[in-house]
Amino acid sequence: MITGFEMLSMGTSSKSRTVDAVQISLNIIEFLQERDGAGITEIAETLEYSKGTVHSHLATLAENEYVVKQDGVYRLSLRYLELAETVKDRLQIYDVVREELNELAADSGELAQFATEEHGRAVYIYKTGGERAVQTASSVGDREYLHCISLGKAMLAYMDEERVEEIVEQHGLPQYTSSTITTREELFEELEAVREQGYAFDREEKIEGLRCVAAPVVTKGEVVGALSVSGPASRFEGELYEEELPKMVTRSANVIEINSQFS
Amino acid sequence: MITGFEMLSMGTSSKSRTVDAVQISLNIIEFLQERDGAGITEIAETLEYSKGTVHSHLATLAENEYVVKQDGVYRLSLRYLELAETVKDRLQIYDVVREELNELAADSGELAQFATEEHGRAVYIYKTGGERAVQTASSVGDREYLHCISLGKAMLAYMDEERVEEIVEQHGLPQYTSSTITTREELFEELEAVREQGYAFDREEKIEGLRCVAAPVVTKGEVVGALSVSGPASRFEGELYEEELPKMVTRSANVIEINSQFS
DNA sequence: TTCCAGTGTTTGCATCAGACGAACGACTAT
DNA sequence: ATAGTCGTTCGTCTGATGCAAACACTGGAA
Repeated sequence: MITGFEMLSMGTSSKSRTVDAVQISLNIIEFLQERDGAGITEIAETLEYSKGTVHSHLATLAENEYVVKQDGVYRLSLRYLELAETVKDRLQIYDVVREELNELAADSGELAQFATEEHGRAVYIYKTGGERAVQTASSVGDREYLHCISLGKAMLAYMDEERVEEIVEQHGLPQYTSSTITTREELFEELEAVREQGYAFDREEKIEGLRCVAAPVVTKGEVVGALSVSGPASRFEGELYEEELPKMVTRSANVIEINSQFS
Repeated sequence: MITGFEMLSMGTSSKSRTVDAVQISLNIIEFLQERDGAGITEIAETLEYSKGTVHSHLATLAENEYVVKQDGVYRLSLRYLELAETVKDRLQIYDVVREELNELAADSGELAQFATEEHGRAVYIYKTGGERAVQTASSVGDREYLHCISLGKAMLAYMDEERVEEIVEQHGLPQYTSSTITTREELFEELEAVREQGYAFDREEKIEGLRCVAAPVVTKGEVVGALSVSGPASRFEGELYEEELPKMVTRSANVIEINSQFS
């Protein structure tokens, strides 16, 4: 059951003044992200703007090389590669994370991932597969709610309680499987447990049959992200799941914490 | 039959109507790309907009999660990782390129790169270093003029002549070293040579001391990009530079061409 | 404490930017 | 030819938007 904490209370709706014209362009970009290559008419009809409007927006975006027209259709340009690169460079820990996760994936043979929090959700930053790693749908840049994955719970456990409240209010606690945490009380209990042991489990709370173990990465008292190992329930059980993997992820998290202080 | 090249774009951008408000937001994004983390006042003063204007634009961008406010400053968000990922996914050849370049880098021990053309410039898509690979400044997403690098000349050689003219008109032929091609005549001669031998050299035309060999990747009669190997002039000479490396890059290009037909 | 100088934020207002929609030209298919 | 696409251009009118000025915080210094 879903107990709706409606947004009518929070300041999320206390919006500043925004720019409609920019919103239109962003909608167009978002549309182009979903459909690969679209014409003006198609965009105009779907988003319900006039063709003239769409045309002038695309002209602006094209002039700045955010979109490109080829074969008569508009697509997102390679500009975003550049932007992604600068964003990555600013995550000073990126290189350290990459190195350590590769090792973790090799040691465990499973899928290793790193994520950080933004706008109240987890954003996958890097993933690398061991030999027999599961193929999940998640890829770099994807967002996920925090309460239902090990990475998310690891991060929540080390954030201010009021920030946690804020996030829960903003996104709610959507249910994915029968094991998903859906109430505040459960969540705070779980976070307390995470703090005690230093790592978090995902016991098929997001995807049936998929289990994970995650540890937070904390520098200067602030959680900067978390890393996890994921695998099928058939392999993730007993001592491996309860003890060995937790040990591995916390060790890796420590390595990152230490190495990231010198960069 | 594709006959419709109606782009009378005449080098100087034929001015369609554009949206000023969007331009402002894009300027802000570009500014944030250069400086990591900026405040409203700083942005407003540099770009010469009023604080109120900047505020409402940032509010719009933040609402759509293109920027994020943390520690009192605005930064580009991780959203661009997601966008970059979808852009990459649409380059159907990306995975093939990655695999083949890794092999090429391992075989040669040198830096291997792949680039494609957009807006008349080369955009680096992937780079991977062999053991003793040079450390160049270029990274994924960077743009470069076509006439002064081997990747660029390889691509130009297999484009329509009128497209080449257009690009030259748009970007000119800036000089970087004493070896840089700076005249139309030289360029077209060089491209003819490239077509004859099937690969292109960079004889320290962009950076003193750096040499490259590149081969174009052509599918269905259209050039989709090019790959190159780069190294110091001290190692890139004699038979290796003139024969072996050309053989390797053309072979790799062929592998990519063949494999990309089944994806 | 009080003051200041620096932020970010809000708001009223006048203006012109921009969304609309219709007309046009280019193309394709029938 | 004809009809139906598509993208592009342009005049028009309205309300969005940029500006400036006032407002609200903050932190530091006296």
